[in-house]
Amino acid sequence: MNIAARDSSFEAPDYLARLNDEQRLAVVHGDGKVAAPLLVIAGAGSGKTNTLAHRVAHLIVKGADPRRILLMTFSRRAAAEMAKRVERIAGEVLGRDAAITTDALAWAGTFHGIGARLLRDYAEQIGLDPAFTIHDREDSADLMNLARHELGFSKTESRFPTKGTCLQIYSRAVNAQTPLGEVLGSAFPWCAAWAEQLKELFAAYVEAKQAQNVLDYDDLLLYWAQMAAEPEIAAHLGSRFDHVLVDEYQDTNRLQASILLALKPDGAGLTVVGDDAQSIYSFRAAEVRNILDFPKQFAQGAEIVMLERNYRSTETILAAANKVIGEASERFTKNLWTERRSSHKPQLVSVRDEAEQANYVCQAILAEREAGTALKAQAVLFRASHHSGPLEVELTRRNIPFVKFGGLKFLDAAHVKDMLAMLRFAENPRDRVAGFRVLQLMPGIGPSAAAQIVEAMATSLDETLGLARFRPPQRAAEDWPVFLDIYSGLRAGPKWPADLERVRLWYEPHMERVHEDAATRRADLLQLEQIASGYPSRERFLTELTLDPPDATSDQAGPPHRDEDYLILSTIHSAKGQEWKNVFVLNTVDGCIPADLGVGTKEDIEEERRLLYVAMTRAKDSLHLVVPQRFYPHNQPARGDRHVYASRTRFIPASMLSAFEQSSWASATIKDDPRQRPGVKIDLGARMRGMWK
DNA sequence: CGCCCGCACATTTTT
DNA sequence: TGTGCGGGCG
Repeated sequence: MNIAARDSSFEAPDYLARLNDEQRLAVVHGDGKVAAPLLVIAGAGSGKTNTLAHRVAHLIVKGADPRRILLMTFSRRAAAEMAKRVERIAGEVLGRDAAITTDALAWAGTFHGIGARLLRDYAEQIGLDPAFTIHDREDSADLMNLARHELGFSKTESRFPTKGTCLQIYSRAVNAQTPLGEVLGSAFPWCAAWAEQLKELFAAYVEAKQAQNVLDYDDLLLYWAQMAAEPEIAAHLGSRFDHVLVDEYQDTNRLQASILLALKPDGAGLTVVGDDAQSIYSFRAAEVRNILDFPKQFAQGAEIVMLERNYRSTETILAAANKVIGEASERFTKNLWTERRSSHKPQLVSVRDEAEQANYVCQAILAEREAGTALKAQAVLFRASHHSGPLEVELTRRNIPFVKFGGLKFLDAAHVKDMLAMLRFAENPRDRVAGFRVLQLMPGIGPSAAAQIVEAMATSLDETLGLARFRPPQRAAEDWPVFLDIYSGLRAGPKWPADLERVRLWYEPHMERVHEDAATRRADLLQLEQIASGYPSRERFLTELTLDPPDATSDQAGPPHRDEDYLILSTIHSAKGQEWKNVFVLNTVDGCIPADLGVGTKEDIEEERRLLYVAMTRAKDSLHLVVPQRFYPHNQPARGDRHVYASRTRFIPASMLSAFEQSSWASATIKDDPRQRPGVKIDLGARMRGMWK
């Protein structure tokens, strides 16, 4: 044994000294060996990500092979962040060469992303064509719709559930591993009468997916779970990874839990981290019981470590958040504590309506920035994506730059989808949803011609040949050969990323014909090319883009420059795991939090409570909950001013008010004050007429 | 068969 | 509010 190994500074390196006792316990559990299952309950702001990163780094430092570590996070962004930290920490101990070691942390990603990779890898064993393409939510809905029409369910006497609802029901049954009848009864009671038809529909949907060699999001997990249910494959899979670590375990569903269990039946080498108080994804069939019951899964139980010291927020913010979550019915976590003292409580601010809310937020944000807090250190959070609408208008008016996370995506734009469909169609000629969409771009080709073509391709042995044999209708005679040429080029010799430009050049005339605002859309396509250049191949680009779409939209055409300052707007869901110095929560009223749509069951309400808790615990120094007194239900025809008198969220009852500082706010300028009107009078109509003379 | 228009409806959160 | 659907026309 060499001397360095016995050196105590090597035994207890700096990176362990930085941690608190509980964190260190979690990090050294098993001391680098394959160990008993570990459950880390990590409260908000308790250094969870840091602890997990340290644990992975510690494993590597102690000799674990990074290529045999499986690390699953909630988003790919989180995975990338984790890998970066691991590299830094391990690098401190192992020196610069560590980069080589940690670059090998190849199996870090989301459940869905890892699933896609494994399925391509084992495709042959499970009778799957490895060239499968992946349908995003909308593609899946389109395919579901196709099946729905073919079965004649779109013309039923009483209304059959919409494609979106059908997909939701299907998805829930799959992810929650629950029979259809039960799903309908508990989550979709209004569709219960259609149980038989839905079953038939889902069978057709599954067959269509298989015939077309496409997988939807759920399939990535379902196929993985099914494949892992085969003992031989399960053993092989399990033996590839010595350590399996899962972040945000409270937001996994039963299907994901079953995958984990199949991978590591006795739990050896398994680490899960999460916070049951932050479970906010039950609409995606996330199952809080996964984390609550984790120790019961194994004969040997599990080591449990609780991280309750909060490093993020001030004591006053934490006190208020603790009160809110204190009313929850069942929890692992005790209350969080901190040493960060503060003299001011979180603010509960009354404003007249949503317009005033926007004014208030702008004003407060600018004041904070004057006081030295960058825009980037401030965030505005809201329950539903469209809640930020009025604020976005006001920010734009005042020239305050912002970036918005959550809600509508770049990829949802029709022109971007057209481009991607073309690429996917080239990647997988059996993908009917893609083909159907692309073919109809050509004038003269509508639903029926497109359907014929796709059908001809499916029944032909060689798809491209089947395509070439098709005789186009007269109106499409000119466009058809051009399309054939491009398409067969994409099929025969893919050139990446140059192909994307070829597709764009082909697509642009069509886009200009269909869309008025072709110029702005063209900018999006150029941005898409920019993104594409970062991926090594067409397949990787398509797969990773559907699994991890760029999630920010900003008021500018492109992403702001790195050194630019901008405000963060985000749904509460997308704010998970993040923190800001200064946080505003919009519409802290009943009807928004909790949303009045989802207040069916007791569990729904509990989840909404946790949502508010998550929002509040994002704040480091100051927190503002804004309560508009009047709230305009968004969809109602705007007859007169049909508003609802909103009341403060039920999660902050009167008994909790002592934890907050209450105030009301009104903008200084009263808009209708006649003294503020300019004194001139002009004849605008005459000017307009003059423009044409 | 394709295109366009009018009507109806449904609206959370995301891999 | 807009989008998605069906029906009717060219």
